[in-house]
Amino acid sequence: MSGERPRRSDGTRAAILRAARERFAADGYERATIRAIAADAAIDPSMVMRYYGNKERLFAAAAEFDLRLPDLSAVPDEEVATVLIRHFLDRWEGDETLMALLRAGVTNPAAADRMREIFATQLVPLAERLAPGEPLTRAGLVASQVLGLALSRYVLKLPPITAMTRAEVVAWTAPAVRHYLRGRPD
Amino acid sequence: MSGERPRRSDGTRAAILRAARERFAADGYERATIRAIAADAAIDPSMVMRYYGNKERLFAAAAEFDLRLPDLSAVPDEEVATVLIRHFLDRWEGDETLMALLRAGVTNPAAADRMREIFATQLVPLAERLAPGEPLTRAGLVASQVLGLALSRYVLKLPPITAMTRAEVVAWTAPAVRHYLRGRPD
DNA sequence: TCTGTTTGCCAACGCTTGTTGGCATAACGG
DNA sequence: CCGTTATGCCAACAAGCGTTGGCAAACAGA
Repeated sequence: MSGERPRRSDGTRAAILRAARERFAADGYERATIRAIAADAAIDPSMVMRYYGNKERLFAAAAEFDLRLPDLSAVPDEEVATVLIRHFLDRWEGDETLMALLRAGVTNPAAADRMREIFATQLVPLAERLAPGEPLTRAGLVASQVLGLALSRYVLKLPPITAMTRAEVVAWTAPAVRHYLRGRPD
Repeated sequence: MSGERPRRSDGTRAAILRAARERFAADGYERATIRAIAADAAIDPSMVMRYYGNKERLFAAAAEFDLRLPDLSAVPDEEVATVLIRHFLDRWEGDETLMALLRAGVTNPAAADRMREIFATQLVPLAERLAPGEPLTRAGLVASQVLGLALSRYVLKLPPITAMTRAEVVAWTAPAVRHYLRGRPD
C-alpha cells in the first residue's frame, strides 16, 4: 500500500531533485530556472514538468528537510549549547537544502511557510525538553541566532564572520544560545 | 561645484526612488519589476530608465543607507546593548531601505556588497570605541544577531518572534549582544 | 512477436521582463 | 516672440520565462 515499486525513471527524478536543490540554494527561487535545473540534470525541461507538475511543486519536493536534532538528554547542561551549534553548522554545511530554504524563503511565501513549519515542529519540541518554561520563545530566539549566523556566514559572507574558524564561531555563540535556552531576560 | 541646481523633474525622481524602495523591500530584487515601480510612482517605465539608467543603478540609488548609530560614549556599560538593539529596531521599522537590502542581498551580489560595506564602515567603528579588543569579530557577531532577529521577525515572521513585544525582544536579546560586545568566548 | 506504456526530446505557445527610440507637449532662455 | 531643452507617454524590441502537446524510441507484459 505504501510501497511504490521502482520505476525506470527514478534516476532521472533523483537527478532533477539534486540539481533543483543546488540551483535553489545558489540562486534563490526566482533566479533558479527550470531550464537551468534541467540542463544541470542533463535532461529536457519538459521532463521536470512531467515528473513534478510545476515549479512550485518541484520546490516543495526539493525542500523536504529534517534537522535531525540529536537527543540531548544525556548531554551536560553546560555543553548543550555547544553541541547544538555544532550540529547546526554540520547541517548547514552538509546539506544544501537549508540554504535553498533560506535563499528562497526571503522572497517566496511557500518557502517561508516551510521554514516556519520546520522550526515549529522540530526545534520547539527540543526546547520543551530542555528549557525551564517558555519553550516557544526560547526556540524562536535560538532560531533567530542560528539563522543570523547562517545568513552572515554563508549568504552575505560578512568578512568578520567568514574569517572565524568553526571552533571560534562555536565558542563565541555558545554563551548566547545558552542564555536563550536557560537564561532569563533582563 | 557640489550644488546641483534643482530640476523640474525632481519630484518624479523622488517618487521613483520611494516606490523602488517599497517594491525592493516587499518583493526582493528580481520580483520587483521596473514596470511595477513605475506604476506605483504613476509614471511611465521608460522614465525610470531615463533617470536611473538601468535596474541595477536604480537599486544602488534606492539602497543608499545610513545606520545613524548614536554616540554611545555617555551610555553606561550595562545599557549599551539595550540602547543599541532599540536603535536597530527603530531603523528597521522606520525605514524600508534595510528591508530592501536584506531581501535583495540574499540573491543579488551588489546588494550583498552594499550590506557588507554598511556593516564594515558603520558598525565596526562603533565596536572599536566600545569593545575591549577584537572589534571586527565583535561587530560581526552583533550584526549576525541583529540580522537574524530582523530575518525572523520581519521577513520569515516566525510566530514565536512576532508574538513578542518590542520590550520582550530587547530584554531577551540584550544579554546576548552584551556578551558579543564585552564578553569572552567559551 | 505483438501491444500498450513509459521515457525522452523537440518545437512552440503565451506571457513578462528590461530596455530603446521616437514623438508630442510643456517649460525655459534669449 | 521663437528656438531649445526638458519631461512624459507610446509602441515596440529581443530575450527569457514556465508550461504544453505531440512524436519517436525504448521498454514491458502477454
